[in-house]
Amino acid sequence: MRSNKVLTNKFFDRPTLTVAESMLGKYLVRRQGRTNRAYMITEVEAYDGPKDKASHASHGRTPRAEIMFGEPGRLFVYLTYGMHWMLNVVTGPEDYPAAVLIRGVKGISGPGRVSRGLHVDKALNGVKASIHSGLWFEDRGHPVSKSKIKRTPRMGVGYAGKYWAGRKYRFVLAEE
DNA sequence: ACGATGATGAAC
DNA sequence: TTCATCATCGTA
Repeated sequence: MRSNKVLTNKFFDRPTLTVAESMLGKYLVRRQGRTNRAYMITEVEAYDGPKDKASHASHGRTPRAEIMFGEPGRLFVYLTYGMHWMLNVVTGPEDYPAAVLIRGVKGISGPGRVSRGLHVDKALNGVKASIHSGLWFEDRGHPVSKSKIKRTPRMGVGYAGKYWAGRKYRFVLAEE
């Protein structure tokens, strides 16, 4: 019998690109009232290190980016364009700023829509992804074949310059 | 194609 | 304190 395994620090304390790719097919679980809803992750982006010009951490340890330098497995939630919350998970070792942006789950495309649909906002910034906090990640044993994964450049990061905007740090899982 | 909408970081 | 910018989305 298959168990739903909650992903912990160990899963997130690996290279960001590795974490990003392996998050496809995993589940984002959100407690909404008395019930838990699980959403299969279908699209993510990696933000990797202090040199990554597309990353908020490229400006150093600013108040907003500070969480990216912290413990892996914590949530990083920030507002963009004055209205959309972006949901990220911190990855890699402490003091190395990196995170994975959840861009889509099955049935919901776009990071802003994911946050709106799952009621994610500033209240979750900096909290550990765990059952206790009401938002966590699970491995439910869903098989993911490599052939269903596409890598592309990240969305909306043209400001980062040719090199960083061109990196294929976006991972998409083809839906059935 | 474009405006909404407000926090953020950097400049002054 | 002011200013440009923005890991997007809905409407047209």
